[in-house]
Amino acid sequence: MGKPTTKDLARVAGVSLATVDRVLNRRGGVRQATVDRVTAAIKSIGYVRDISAANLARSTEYRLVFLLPDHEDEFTRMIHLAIDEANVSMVHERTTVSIMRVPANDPHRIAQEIDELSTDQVDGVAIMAPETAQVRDAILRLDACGIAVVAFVSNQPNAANAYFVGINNEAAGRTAGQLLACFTGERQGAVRVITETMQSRDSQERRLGFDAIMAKHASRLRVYPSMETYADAARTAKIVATAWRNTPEIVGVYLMHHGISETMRAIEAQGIPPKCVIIGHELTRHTRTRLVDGTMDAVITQDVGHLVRSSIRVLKARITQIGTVASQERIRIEIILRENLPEDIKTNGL
Amino acid sequence: MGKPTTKDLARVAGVSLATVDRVLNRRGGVRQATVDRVTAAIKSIGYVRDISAANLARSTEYRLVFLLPDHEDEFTRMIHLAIDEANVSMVHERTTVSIMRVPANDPHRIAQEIDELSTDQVDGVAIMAPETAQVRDAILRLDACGIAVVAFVSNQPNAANAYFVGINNEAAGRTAGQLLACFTGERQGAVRVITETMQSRDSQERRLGFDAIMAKHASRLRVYPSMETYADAARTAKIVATAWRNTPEIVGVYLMHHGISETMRAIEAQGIPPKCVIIGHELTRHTRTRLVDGTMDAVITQDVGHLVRSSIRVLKARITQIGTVASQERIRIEIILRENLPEDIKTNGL
DNA sequence: CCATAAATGATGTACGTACCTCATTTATTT
DNA sequence: AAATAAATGAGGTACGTACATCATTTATGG
Repeated sequence: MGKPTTKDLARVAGVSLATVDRVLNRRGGVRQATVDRVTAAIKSIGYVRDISAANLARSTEYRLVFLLPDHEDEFTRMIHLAIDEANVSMVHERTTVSIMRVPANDPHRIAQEIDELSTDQVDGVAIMAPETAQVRDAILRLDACGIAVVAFVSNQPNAANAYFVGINNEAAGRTAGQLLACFTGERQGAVRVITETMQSRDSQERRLGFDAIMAKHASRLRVYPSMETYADAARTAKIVATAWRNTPEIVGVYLMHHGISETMRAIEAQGIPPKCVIIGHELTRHTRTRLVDGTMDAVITQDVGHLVRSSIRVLKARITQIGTVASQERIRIEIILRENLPEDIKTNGL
Repeated sequence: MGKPTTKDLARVAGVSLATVDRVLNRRGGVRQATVDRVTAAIKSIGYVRDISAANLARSTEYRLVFLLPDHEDEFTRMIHLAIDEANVSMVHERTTVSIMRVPANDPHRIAQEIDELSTDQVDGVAIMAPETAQVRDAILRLDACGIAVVAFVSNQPNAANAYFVGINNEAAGRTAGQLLACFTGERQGAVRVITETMQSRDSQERRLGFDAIMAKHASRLRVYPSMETYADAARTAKIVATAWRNTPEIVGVYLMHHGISETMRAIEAQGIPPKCVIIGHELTRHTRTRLVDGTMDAVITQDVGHLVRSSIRVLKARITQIGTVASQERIRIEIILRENLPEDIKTNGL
């Protein structure tokens, strides 16, 4: 015989189906003693609610929203694609995912958009935004509405209700450091670090990890402060030009931000120093090309599909108040070199 | 309104529910013209069968079996654990997974075990076994019984009915090569390659990829032929001792097999040459320890949980004759260095 | 055009759960 | 002990699909 059902539960607990239902769905109006008998029976026969059947009966709809920056870089585009793909494969699971784009560097607008989410439109939100006071407060407010939240890609450590789906960015920075230390061999010289903005949590954490390793394993290298592009092409060109002019013997470059094609163009315009090791983040068609042609030496990345699917699973789990498989939800830091580039190009839009 | 149901389908196609059912479940006795009308309607309204509801109605049980070698190494143990974990989280999905252990190096016994699987006990099998004629034929025979098969971890390229779940081992070998080439810097010397047996497909492929890269990027290194341990401690100690005695300046070691703790012990007994770079496969508690203490420099691994879950998804998809999300099923080659070691230890038994 | 076969419709039950209503039993208060 | 409140039971409908039975319509061959 198969898994125990509510019927078995009722029989074993010596109560009616109605009471089992009252207990299971916390409808109240049941004596504590009876509740205990039912919960005891649940344990004794190992009853687990059949979620598919429950969803069917309830005709539940999980309405999830991803809040993404309105950047047009490859990484964000890949996330967009991954969400669309997930949407297709989720048809069976009564889940619809929609996407909202918000100005990346306007915390006020982001907070405003978050505030407009209401329970009768949405059950869960994945938020990818820099950590600012306004955003944090808006996220905290969601808890009151009963809307589930995850912090997506970039952590929100001060919003306790937001589970973080993404890589450990400090470890990612350490990894970049270790690779740079190895790949530069015994050489001496300068290391340049570039990012979009140090406002964002991930850049801060990556820098932290990177510095720790450089100090420990590559004291022979002079590591410069972070340069910020503000995602502006003209500014990028200018700061790179200045830096390249004033820095003798650059042997390594660490690009901490995603959407690095503009930055790489600026660097290439200045000329890549011989034997200079370049390490960046996120496998996109740009970084892929540069790995293949040897311009870049390593890319540290996270699987976008995994990120999206994991966020969805976590959100649904929080909505139904059910546990998740921790090991399945851990996002791994992936190191991509020329030789382990995944072949499979089309399905994730690279 | 929600997703279209069979009722909508019947209405749009202008037939009864019974006929829709006949078409959907291929019960026959329906004119081609009618079938066409229904399939046209399916396309037009975008009908997709609600699998949960279908499973509920059918009270389907997916009975899956993993055929694992009876080795007692860490990697196999982790697979075992991952399967147990999957079993728990699959309760809701009418899936029971069981495990069969077979002598790793007895193709006859393996084939025999496969032959004894019959349709009324099992619906799908994941097979982790070296590729031999007997095993291949046994796998091909499963097709006749209508039992779904995936080749697990080690490919069975000549059994066309076995979908492969695992990493691209040639690429893994290339990755090992690239890492070894980088990590040894400009040094010259010997590279030793050790495995359990070159009979197994993964070892062959890894060696192929490794050699390609060594020839291309590290011609300064002398790469020796593969040594085989046959998973025998005494033999391992002997061949390592001989090799170490006769090989001057070992600067790199590539361990292609999993379950390397015995091999590492043998190497440590001989003494690890100074600055020798050691690269191996599969992140276990043994390789983890050696990454942390610096004995090993890199581990190339695959996520066991992902392997198991992917196999289960693929098997179920093949049983129900439904498609899979290709990008989700691709197993990535992961590079683990000291600095990107996943912290989360307990959940996967490391 | 009739007999027969083939195709289709109509209808009911089942799966495991949710949710509703109404009747009945049990406990608590006065 | 009666009046009231609280707890429980009994039973139905629904979700979307599978599967079975029997009645009815349509096509096919003689």
